[in-house]
Amino acid sequence: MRESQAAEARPYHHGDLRRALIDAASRVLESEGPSALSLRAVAREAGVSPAAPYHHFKDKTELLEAVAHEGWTLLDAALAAAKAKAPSAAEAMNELGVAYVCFARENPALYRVMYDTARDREDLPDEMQGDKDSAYCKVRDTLVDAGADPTEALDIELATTAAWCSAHGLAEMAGFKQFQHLKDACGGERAFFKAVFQHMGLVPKHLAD
Amino acid sequence: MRESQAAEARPYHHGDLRRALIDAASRVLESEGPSALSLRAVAREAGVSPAAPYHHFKDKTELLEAVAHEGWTLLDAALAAAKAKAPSAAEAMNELGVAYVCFARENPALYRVMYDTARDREDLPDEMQGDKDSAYCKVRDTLVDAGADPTEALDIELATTAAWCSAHGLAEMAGFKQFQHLKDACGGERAFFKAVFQHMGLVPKHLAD
DNA sequence: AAAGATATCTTGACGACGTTCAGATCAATG
DNA sequence: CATTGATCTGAACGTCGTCAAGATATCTTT
Repeated sequence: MRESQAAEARPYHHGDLRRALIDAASRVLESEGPSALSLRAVAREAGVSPAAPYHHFKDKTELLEAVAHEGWTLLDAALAAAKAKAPSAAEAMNELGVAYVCFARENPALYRVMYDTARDREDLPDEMQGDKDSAYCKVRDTLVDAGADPTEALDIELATTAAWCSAHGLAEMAGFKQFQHLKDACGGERAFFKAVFQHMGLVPKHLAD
Repeated sequence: MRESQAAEARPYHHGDLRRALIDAASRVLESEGPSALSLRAVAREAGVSPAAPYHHFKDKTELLEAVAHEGWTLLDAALAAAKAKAPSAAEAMNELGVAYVCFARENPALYRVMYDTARDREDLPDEMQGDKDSAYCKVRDTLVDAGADPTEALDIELATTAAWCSAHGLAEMAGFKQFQHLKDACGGERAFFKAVFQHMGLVPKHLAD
């Protein structure tokens, strides 16, 4: 779970190049976009030679996966915060959805790396669906709290999947120009997200506010 | 002179290299995947020099957009066929959704190119939302036929957007390994898609079968 | 039919990329 | 203090996107 954090686990040559490379990659990603995220650019940003990363990552892919890992952790934190501040379970589902899409909108390049690597492996990372308090379980538990029948196991899994897919779909499309007039009509982006979620089966309709 | 296919609009040097390049790109995409789709590989597949494509496309991006255009046309046809064979308007929404996701599953590389180019431009292509019988309008009309109030213009737009985003989200996630056990539990992939759609707000619940 | 204009394609080159490998450098161990 | 092994550099290879210059085929004009 917890990788090296402070500069004491890896008192190596550079200090902690692995960490430095991930940070450099995030910096390049944010300032130059996903298309500029080359291994050489990351090495340049970190101040090392183009071959240096290969002592910490097998591949460019492996570096991207580390960056994505960082992203899933951030997303998880954002969802946890959203769930914590929701007044009711029914509203928590909407809050989760809005927080999810907002995260994607605020970190578009990172979000893209997260799902690009996932699709390449046809596999979602463990942070999302692995242990007890993964993001997936967070959504599922919220659904149960909102009134879903906990004895209908398959149904709950399907509803959780539906919610996740819906949020992901909106997250990927939210940036398209075509939706600008809808955002305006709704009175802002967040309001637009909320409105779209109202039309998705996120939570049983009679529970929605 | 040998004619490759029904092309009289461009009796040029090669016959119709533009068309040949798009076809070659589709072939490469299908057999080698999106990561192998380089301009040079396409030119190789078409039997021309690496610089030849630049007389028909400004960019690699422009070639990819042409390939994507092809994809949107195919998707549109698939949706039209699904809508045509649906017995009722309410079922038509489910049929549309399933057809959409099945298309993405059967042409994963193409589907990825379609949305990658769209996201790069932050713009969906005209084929999807442009004129009267675009795919977007097809979904919206189906919604109205299924009982949505046609006087609530904003609501209908939002519902259409919600449906599209939901379908796209499921289409992108459908390949993930995590969902295999759900597909098995539902008795196949199509059944899984239908079941997930049941949990999305695709169509007013009282109308769903 | 000849000739000039124009569109198409090839050749060759440039810089950037991912990756590898031999060698240099530095931290820790015995 | 010498050895070892991990860490980093430098140079190289093949591939990529792209461009400029030249060759070649088609179209137009006479």
